[in-house]
Amino acid sequence: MGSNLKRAVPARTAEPPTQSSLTDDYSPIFQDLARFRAIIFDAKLKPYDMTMSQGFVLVHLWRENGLRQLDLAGRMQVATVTVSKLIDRLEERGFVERRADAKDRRSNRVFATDKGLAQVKTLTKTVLEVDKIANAGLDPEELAITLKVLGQMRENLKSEIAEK
Amino acid sequence: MGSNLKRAVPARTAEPPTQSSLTDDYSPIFQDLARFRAIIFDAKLKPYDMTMSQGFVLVHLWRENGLRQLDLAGRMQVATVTVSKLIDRLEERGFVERRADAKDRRSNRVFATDKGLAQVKTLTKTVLEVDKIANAGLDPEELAITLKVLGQMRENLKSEIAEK
DNA sequence: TGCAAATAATAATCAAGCTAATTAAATTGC
DNA sequence: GCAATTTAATTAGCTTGATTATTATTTGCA
Repeated sequence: MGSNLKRAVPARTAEPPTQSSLTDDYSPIFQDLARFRAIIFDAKLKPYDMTMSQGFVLVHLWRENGLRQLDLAGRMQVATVTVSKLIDRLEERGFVERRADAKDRRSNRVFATDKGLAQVKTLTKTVLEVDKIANAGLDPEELAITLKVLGQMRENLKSEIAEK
Repeated sequence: MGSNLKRAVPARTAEPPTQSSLTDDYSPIFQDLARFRAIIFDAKLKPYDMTMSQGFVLVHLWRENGLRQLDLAGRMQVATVTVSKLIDRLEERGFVERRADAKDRRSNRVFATDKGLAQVKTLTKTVLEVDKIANAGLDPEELAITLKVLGQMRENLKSEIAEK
């Protein structure tokens, strides 16, 4: 494949089987969904001076305030350095505070402020708004199956990554 | 919500309804799936000196070589500036060439080289490998439903964004 | 006890998205 | 036919990811 530079109709010899994420438009659907959701999400959150990712940090602190950055990284399945920078931006805006851990001075304890905790309601409301847009016209039963399947996919991918 | 800073067990008053993407772990599943897939994808592509996003550019040029950057942006549903930088990196590696359009000197025509076209096979193979990992143990019928539903979601989100 | 290894956070660097502003070229309208 | 607008690409600068390397601190073992 690929020897003929001028091709009016694509060569279909490499056609993927059905049930692949590589759909007819040759566009990575999981990436598209994440990106489109983030665009809508961040547009809705703009008046609140917060991004989607920052908002999810606050959700975790709302569940349990005073987590170490490493704990946050674990819960969010993200590298510690990513947490570090998210916390920088949240701290600039007064949504969280770093406090040194008395028992282990290598660690920071991260506390959401009242101002930060108040953002959580906005975040969860926005999740529902974006879901409403994304799920418009879908069959509820098929949607339920989809969410279940996506959860299984996440587990599959996560364990693959965990194996290093 | 959020007035009590010290909370052992999370307040559940803001519990979302079922059928929301905000699952029990309060983690954005669509973002996770895209990120995990990209991590595995790029690890598999590393020996080929290509990233997932760069690979998809090549797939579009394999379907129709000599597209303008604007055409690529349209097909990939991405901003023109994103294409510009992807092309920069692909051109550095000798996978594509920019050629000025004779009829409209504002435009570049982007041509995948033979070297670039040869990468497409690797890319499509890798899509299948990642899918195999992600889809392990899934019910084929439920998977088919999921892919259909995800396609509908993408359309819903795309039209929301198109409305500006 | 004291030193080597492990751990928590950050710095530096890169990729891939975005928006906004700029430049150059083509098109449109009066 | 020239001025104003539109269009294609790029530059600049931001966010969120990643890896790799560094620093400071703690822990574990001989």
